[in-house]
Amino acid sequence: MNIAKVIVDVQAKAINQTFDYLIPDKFQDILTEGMRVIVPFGPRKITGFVVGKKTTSDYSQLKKIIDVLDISPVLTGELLELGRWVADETVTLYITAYQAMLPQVLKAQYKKELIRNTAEELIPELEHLFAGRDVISYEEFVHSNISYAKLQRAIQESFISINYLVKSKITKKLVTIIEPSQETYQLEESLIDMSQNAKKQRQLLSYFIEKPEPIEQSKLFQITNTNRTVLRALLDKQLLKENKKEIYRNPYQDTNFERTYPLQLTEQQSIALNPIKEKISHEEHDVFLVHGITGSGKTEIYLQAIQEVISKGKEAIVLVPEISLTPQMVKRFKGRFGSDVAVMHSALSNGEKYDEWRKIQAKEVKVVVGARSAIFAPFENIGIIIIDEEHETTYKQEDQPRYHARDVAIRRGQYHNCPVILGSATPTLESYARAKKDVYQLVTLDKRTNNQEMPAVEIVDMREELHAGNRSMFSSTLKENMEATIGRGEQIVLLLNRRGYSTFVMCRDCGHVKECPHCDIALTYHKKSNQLKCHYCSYEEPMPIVCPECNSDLIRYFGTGTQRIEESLNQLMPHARVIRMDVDTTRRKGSHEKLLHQFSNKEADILLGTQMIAKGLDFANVTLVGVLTADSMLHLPDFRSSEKTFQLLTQVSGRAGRHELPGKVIVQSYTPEHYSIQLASNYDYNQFFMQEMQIRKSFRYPPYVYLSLITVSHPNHVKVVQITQRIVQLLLKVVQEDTTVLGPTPSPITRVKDRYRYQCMIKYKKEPKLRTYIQKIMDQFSDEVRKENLLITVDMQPYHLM
DNA sequence: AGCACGCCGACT
DNA sequence: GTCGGCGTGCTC
Repeated sequence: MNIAKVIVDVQAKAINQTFDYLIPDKFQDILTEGMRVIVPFGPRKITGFVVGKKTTSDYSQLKKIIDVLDISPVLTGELLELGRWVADETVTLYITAYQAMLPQVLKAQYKKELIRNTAEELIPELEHLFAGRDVISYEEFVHSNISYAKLQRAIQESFISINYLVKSKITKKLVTIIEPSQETYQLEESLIDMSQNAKKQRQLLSYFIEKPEPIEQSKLFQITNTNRTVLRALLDKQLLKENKKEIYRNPYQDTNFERTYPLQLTEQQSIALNPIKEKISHEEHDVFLVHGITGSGKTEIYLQAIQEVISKGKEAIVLVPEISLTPQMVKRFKGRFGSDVAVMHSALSNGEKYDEWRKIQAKEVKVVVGARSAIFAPFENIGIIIIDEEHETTYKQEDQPRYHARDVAIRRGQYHNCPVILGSATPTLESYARAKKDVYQLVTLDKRTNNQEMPAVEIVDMREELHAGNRSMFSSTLKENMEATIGRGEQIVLLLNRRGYSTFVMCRDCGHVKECPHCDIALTYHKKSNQLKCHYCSYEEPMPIVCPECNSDLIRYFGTGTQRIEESLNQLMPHARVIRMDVDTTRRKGSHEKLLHQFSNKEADILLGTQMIAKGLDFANVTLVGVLTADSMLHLPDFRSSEKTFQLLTQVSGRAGRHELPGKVIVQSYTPEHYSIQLASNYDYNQFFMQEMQIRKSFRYPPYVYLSLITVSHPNHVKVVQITQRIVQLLLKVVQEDTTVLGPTPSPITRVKDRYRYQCMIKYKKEPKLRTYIQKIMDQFSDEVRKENLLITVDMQPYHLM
């Protein structure tokens, strides 16, 4: 077994295969599958994953592995197989899938440097560039304006050579540890000899005479009230010594998690938990859909199921939509399982993510709570996988590999013979339909643990408000209720569903709307910088003073950003204290938690925000929830828009009256008769499910059919249409009779970054070989992809039809 | 993808 | 000659 099969770090179709390398004797014993290696590849050095070993190769001239990067494999056997499956399933390259499964910092960076090999005189330009040095970075050469031909000549004459480097992004956090380097009696002797003037030094030394143990430098300074200069002196005298010790970064350092204990379950909760426990004890795979209204105690079921798994010595993966959004969730898990929990979310720095991942790899934790990519946690003995808020779209990765965490979870569940739990108050139609067909086990929780009723929902018809002359964003009903709530000293959550809306700029005289010159989309106004920005290509220009079309000075910005709502709220209710939560105010690390903390401390009356406030928040004092524009995403070109509206309204309603105080929800809408708004206000999921399924059936949309989307993009409009047309034609030749192939259709945003985008949509019931067909078609266009900057992307299960 | 090599036309 | 600009083919 002295030959390794390696998947190499090159993102190209032609390289999407294993390459064989000789394993040098010195690595023979240590190199195992799943480790990263450095290998020569053409003239360069790159990294790769060892995916297998063998004794013979068809290839005659094998090169040797240069170096091994890991002490233990970063990918287990299961994960190697899983990555292959993900890549095949999503039509992506193997290397892309493997890299998506690991923390960012494990991806290498590549650099080049120029090495001078001779003392002989080089040509003057190069002599000047090296300026006496033997090694310079390649970058320096690029910036020097020296022609490549001159460098090439010097290389050919071997005066200069290029060194290809592989750089690791890994940084490990180190702390300095101080300890005595002599016996205590020797320290005492030194203390006697020490000058009486050296007060601080004596103090420091005395500390170690009393406590001759290693201590962190920062703590030492705190305790002894000394500093680095004082310490330096003792280090120089070799009385003390310092060491660097590697530690894990701890994102929750300042937080103390109060220990929590299992709660007494309600009857419904027990009925839900029992079959899950049974699967755990029999080590059987199954998928449970826990359909539980907000406040029905789903989390406690998760916690107790995990407890069961841990007591069997197994591990648990818990996925949550975006964990930084729910610090309360982290609190519950850390409170119950303490240091057995690793937390993985997007707000962590790359270094912090790496450290959490290493805790999992080293089996120092039993539970991982994290966002989508935590589904790839390198556990080897998984006992349960839980996906909370199963309906959330963040579980679908929107760049390659375009996988859905739910699919990966079920795959891993099958491998580990363990249950997978999908939990939601508003399951996706896909999951609920499967549960109804007994593919999943349906568990329903329709009572809240505190037996409180769900808050009453009142729908306000904004068209009538408009007729009555109220042109503001706040109906009179909402305003009255807000006044009353604040009067009672209770709090309000206001949701502005901004998607579909933004602050665009329009001329009131001629109706001209400022659009991005590179994309088919209106520019967005940013008040802070007084700039217009494109959200797709980050193009920017100053806000015009007059309309560029008609020179009118009546050019204004429109739309309803949270900033504008906040302003009008301040006018409308000057006494109310408002906290605004959106991308702008939560960009900084920790600001999210800070704002929520302020709100729960009752430092504000109103929490105003976008979607991000709809999830998981639990404030005892919130009794009123207002939805400013319930229908803003109802009219998007997306077959899931009704489902998303229903989900959002249900989620946000659950924020009110979670504790003793009764809650109320006011939903403002311009289309109040729409079934998703009506049924959400009655909390009637089943009726919504039936009605929406009818619509999906008649329009042939999921879950009645599967959907796949091929998007073609190129700077030339005609070419895009032509290529898409050809793809449609090629597909039609091979697919089943009851499969529909639609296109070429322009993408909802047809031009982005000066590229036109057209798509081909495939609707099918059964196409076992569809991935192969698509792969073959892509191969046919590979020449044009390479040479003409053509882009073809495939999404096997698209969520957004962009 | 990223690199080398080779051909070609343009320019001192 | 010398230089820079593509097109082509290869990577264990």
